Amino acid sequence: MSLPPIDLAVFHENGYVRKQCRVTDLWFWTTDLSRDTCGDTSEDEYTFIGKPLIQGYDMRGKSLKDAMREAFLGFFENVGHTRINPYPVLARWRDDIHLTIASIADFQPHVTSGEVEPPANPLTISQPCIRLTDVDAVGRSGRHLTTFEMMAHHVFNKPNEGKMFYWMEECVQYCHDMFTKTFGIDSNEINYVENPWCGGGNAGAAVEVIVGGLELATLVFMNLEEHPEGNVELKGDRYREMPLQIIDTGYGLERFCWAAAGTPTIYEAIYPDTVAWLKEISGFENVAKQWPKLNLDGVLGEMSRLSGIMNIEAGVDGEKLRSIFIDRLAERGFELSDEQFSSITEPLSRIYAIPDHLHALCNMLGDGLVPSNAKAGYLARMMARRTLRLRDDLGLDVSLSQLAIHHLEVNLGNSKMKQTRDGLCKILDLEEQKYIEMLRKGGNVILTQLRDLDKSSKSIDDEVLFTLNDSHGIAPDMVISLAKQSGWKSVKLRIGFSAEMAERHALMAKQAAKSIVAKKLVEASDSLPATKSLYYDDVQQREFDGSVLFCSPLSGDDLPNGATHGIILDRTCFYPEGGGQEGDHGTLSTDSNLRNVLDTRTSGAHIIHLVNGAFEVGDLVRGSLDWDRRKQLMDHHTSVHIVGGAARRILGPHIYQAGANKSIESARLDITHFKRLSREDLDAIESMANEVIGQVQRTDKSELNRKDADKKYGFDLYQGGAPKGDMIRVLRISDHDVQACGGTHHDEPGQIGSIRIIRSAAVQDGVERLHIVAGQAALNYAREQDELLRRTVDIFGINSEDLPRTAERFFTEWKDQRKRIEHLEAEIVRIKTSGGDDFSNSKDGVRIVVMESDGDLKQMTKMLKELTLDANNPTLAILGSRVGGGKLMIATTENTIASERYNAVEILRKISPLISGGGGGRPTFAQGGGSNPDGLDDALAEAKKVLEI
RNA sequence: GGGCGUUUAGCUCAGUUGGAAGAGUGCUUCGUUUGCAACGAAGAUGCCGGGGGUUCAAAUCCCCCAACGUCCA
Repeated sequence: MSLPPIDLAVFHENGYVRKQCRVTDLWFWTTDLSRDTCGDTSEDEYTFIGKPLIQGYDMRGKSLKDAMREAFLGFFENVGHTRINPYPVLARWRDDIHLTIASIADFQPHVTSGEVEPPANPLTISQPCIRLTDVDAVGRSGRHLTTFEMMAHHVFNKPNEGKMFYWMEECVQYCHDMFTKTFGIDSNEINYVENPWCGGGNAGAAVEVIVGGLELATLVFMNLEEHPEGNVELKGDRYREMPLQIIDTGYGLERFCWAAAGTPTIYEAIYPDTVAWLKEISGFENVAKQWPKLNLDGVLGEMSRLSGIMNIEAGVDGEKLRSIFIDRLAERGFELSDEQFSSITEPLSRIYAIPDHLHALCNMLGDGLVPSNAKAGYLARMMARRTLRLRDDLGLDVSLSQLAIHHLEVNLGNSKMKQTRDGLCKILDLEEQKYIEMLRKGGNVILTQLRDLDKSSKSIDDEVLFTLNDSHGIAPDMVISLAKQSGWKSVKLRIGFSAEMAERHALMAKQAAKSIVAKKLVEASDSLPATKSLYYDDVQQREFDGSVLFCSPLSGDDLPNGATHGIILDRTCFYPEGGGQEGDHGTLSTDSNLRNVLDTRTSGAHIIHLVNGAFEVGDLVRGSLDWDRRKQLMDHHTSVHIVGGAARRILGPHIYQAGANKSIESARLDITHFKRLSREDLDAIESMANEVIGQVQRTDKSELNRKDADKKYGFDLYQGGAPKGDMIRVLRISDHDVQACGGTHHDEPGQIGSIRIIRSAAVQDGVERLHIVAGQAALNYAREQDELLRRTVDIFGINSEDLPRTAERFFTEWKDQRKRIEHLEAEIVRIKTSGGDDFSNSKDGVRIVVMESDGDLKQMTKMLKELTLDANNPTLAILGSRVGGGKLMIATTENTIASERYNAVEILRKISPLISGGGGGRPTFAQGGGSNPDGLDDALAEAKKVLEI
């Protein structure tokens, strides 16, 4: 069955009737008996442009947003909801998405799975969100944004546990009350559309709230999960009811503002000052003056009304869109030429997009994101580059950081950020430099790629455009404009090319999405009790007794040498590989058997000991840890936390752990930073880390509910990645570093002894990798370095202080001598070729030299050059050498009778078989070799025979 | 996480089907002229990113690695 109609008392009480939309076929509720479209179709125009639907909000921009937000949150607080502070736009509590794309994302996956209690229930929130999927449409459609605030009220019902707060009836009632009472919208303007929602394995009934042709809210009643035997069918998949029933709502704050302002576009409602400023400095005013007869305001108003019914999404063809727009405007009495339309809409769409892009950029960087060429950081770089591109297209003389400062002051009201304003500007200035560098390089690449293209060509090859975009970062339209500047006057971008490129990218992404599922180590039943981990109770424990619950041969590709069986015990103090810390080693033994534990890993709730032999289920075993190894791993793990904290203190709040690994030899810590680190930076971090070891007496380990942990420490807790489950282990090293971490750590940092940062390397743009050694490993490292130095110094027989100077001297001398050898070799060649002439004959005015040489290929080449260079002495030279299986080289003096009469390649082909080889080259210069040096004499003799001398 | 590109003189970059490592710029010296500078001549400068392989022969073809860049998820 499908979902039943949404038939609610609130509809009937307010005079709504249920009808089916003749355009979309969806059912909807309306008070207008004559209405036959749901309101959000290609036939429903925006009705609020110039006629605001929400009264009493005369302010614009940030103050309008603030007032709207407050009215919304206030309303829901009054009806029993708890207000929750917004989450960051960087979704660091999640490992499946980079950005917060909806308010419900705050509570996924743990709250929505029922594992973790929500921070309040029911709750209300206004969550800044970033969605980059429609970034192309921003500015052009009049309504698209990459960054918006999703206002919401959420309810998490568990009817089975008697926790049922409210469902559809109350939800829609609240929504209706808020629209009509708080915002004074005429209920005749509101349509409710039934449109079931599904996504990510869940589904449910949903209601879209359409006001004045604009979708202002979506109310989702998520109570279904995908299941093969489910009794509800939606869009081809089967679903069944689930124990947790969630109300997920989303109200677009910016759209509320737009409906209250009635401006031609949403951008004028929320970024009025920036739009005005950009219009001024880009000289947009002059556009209108070009055509005094044109009613610009009228055109713009009409265009925005049209935007409401035109589906301007990402990837839509610009050319096609333009002609449709011009036709539709003409129907409405606004005659515009192609040129007029372009010169109005192109700058305008850029002016609109800039504040939106800046909003995304400031939010992302404000949360501490560092731009990069991969992963989350790429999103920031992309937005920065798009903004720069828009700026350049408008010809604005402002830097990216100046734009950002304007945005911070005007549109963000200097709201609090994690990143400092200084840091933000530094990052953006660097981004601008990199952008300029990219353009410069790209310009060269374009010229190279187009070199063979005729100047009168009308198009550029598709493959060239793809390569320039994907590999060099130059978008197709930019290639075209650069090509025009460089002399290819008539090139044009093929219509539909951008859409095709987007399709191609989508296809590539689809192919890449095929993931490989790792093979399970052992097939242990889920009913087996979870292993009790002793290492959290006492991190110092080295021995324990346990009983074998499970034993089976191992499977998988990545097994340590010698490991044959996987053992699960009821309890263990072996730490399994996780959080970048390698698994423990040691032994498991009974009275009769002793097995080596070669690695320890997890599989679900079980800890698997990878051993070199079997045990019987029920055996009582004594486990004994390789303590030196564990101690070293702990030294490294705790050090990584300390170094991370020191790096953040010294480099800035954007320092975030991008990855870490702890082995016994060393540890690696990847941190996000926008610049390469100098040795001075590393020294400063290292010093602070060692101070912490000396000063902090004890580390503080606690186990907190996720809800409390989030509240107490915020999301910087999840440096090491998003942990699973309800309870979170938190390691706090004084106020130096706090992190969620399941690894094993020292109780006393002092036990580490010392920390050294060996070096740093760039993992990707924006991520630095620190190589760290601590404890015994630090000592070993120092000894190895000493040993290296000692051995090197022994070779030279000098004191270590003199090493750099001596090495430099040796290197320069070696270079000088190599050069001198070359000169001397050349001298030998000259002597050999100029003197005696024992080897040369003369035939019909051509000197013929046939001789054996003892040099290598390079030397022979030089000799030939000497012999055949002089045009006044036409020469045919044949050289042979026994080096490397025998070599033959033949050359003639170019452009002389020698080269006319003799073909070097032909002669070579005739004689090279005698040394069992082949060869080739140009008619005036041939070379070949063989595998029979003893045949050289025969080959040279044959040459003489062929030449008849 | 995946795809693609780049790596050659101090710098910016060419280098075709494997067959003699190049241009521009900068540098050194000399000359002409001189306000800056311009011009002429000569010259020096290369582990062709690293390692393996194929070949008589590799900057060039194949494999691995690295650095840098770039697009997409």
